[in-house]
Amino acid sequence: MARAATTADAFNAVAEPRRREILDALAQRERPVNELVDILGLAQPHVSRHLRVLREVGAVDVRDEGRQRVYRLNPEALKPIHDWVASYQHLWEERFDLLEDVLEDLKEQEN
Amino acid sequence: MARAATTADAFNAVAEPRRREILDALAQRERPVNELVDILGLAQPHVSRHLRVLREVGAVDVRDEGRQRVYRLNPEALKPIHDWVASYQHLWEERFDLLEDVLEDLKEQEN
DNA sequence: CCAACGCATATCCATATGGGTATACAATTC
DNA sequence: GAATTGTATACCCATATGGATATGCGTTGG
Repeated sequence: MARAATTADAFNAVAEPRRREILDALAQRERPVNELVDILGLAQPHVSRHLRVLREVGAVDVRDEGRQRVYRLNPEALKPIHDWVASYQHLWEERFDLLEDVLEDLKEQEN
Repeated sequence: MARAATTADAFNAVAEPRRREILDALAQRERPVNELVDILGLAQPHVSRHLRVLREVGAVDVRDEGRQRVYRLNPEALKPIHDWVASYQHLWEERFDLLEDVLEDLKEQEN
């Protein structure tokens, strides 16, 4: 088997930096394709393809508005990712606390 | 250009479900390769390759112990992912609140 | 010291990605 | 209705993924 499709799930879709940029731009407000083209500095076909991937994993919705297609963020699609990493958060925070303890000890030894 | 390397960053490394499984297993405790092979039910070479990817993005550390190689989770590597998705969390929570408001209104209209 | 063990690496293959570029198509404007 | 605008799609290509399998290599046990 080859690598999982980018459309397999949100994890794969979001692994591409350009697609994260798109989501970041849409987090501010909904936008037509051309606006995203300007923001990303990519060719329009590429942006359309990235948007297709994001659509397929449900990370964005589209709406026709005259001859424009307005894309809007669908944040819930990112929840699975958040849920997964969040379970690791306490682990690095614990480590950080440990480090703080060590530094505290060193400080006391100085005095 | 082709797709970004899986070793490009944590986002790409973690897009592969098997690698998330490995991290999940290491979140409990450090483990030698064979233990991960048993847990994942994958061939040993594949596990070793996945571990290599995780090493390259700094998500795991290795330690030689006799003829075993013990892998340990390095949770900080996941922080960038957490930071990125966390900034979206309030967006889906807001939507959820809105939904709750609507349901509340509907309930009142019933009475 | 030789066999068995634990793991990493090399090679082969099918797949599809993402960039480039050309083009199709629908909506609008003149 | 012809020209223009806004997007999507099709095609070509280089790349490297992930699975399969064989093999190399250091460590330990008999």
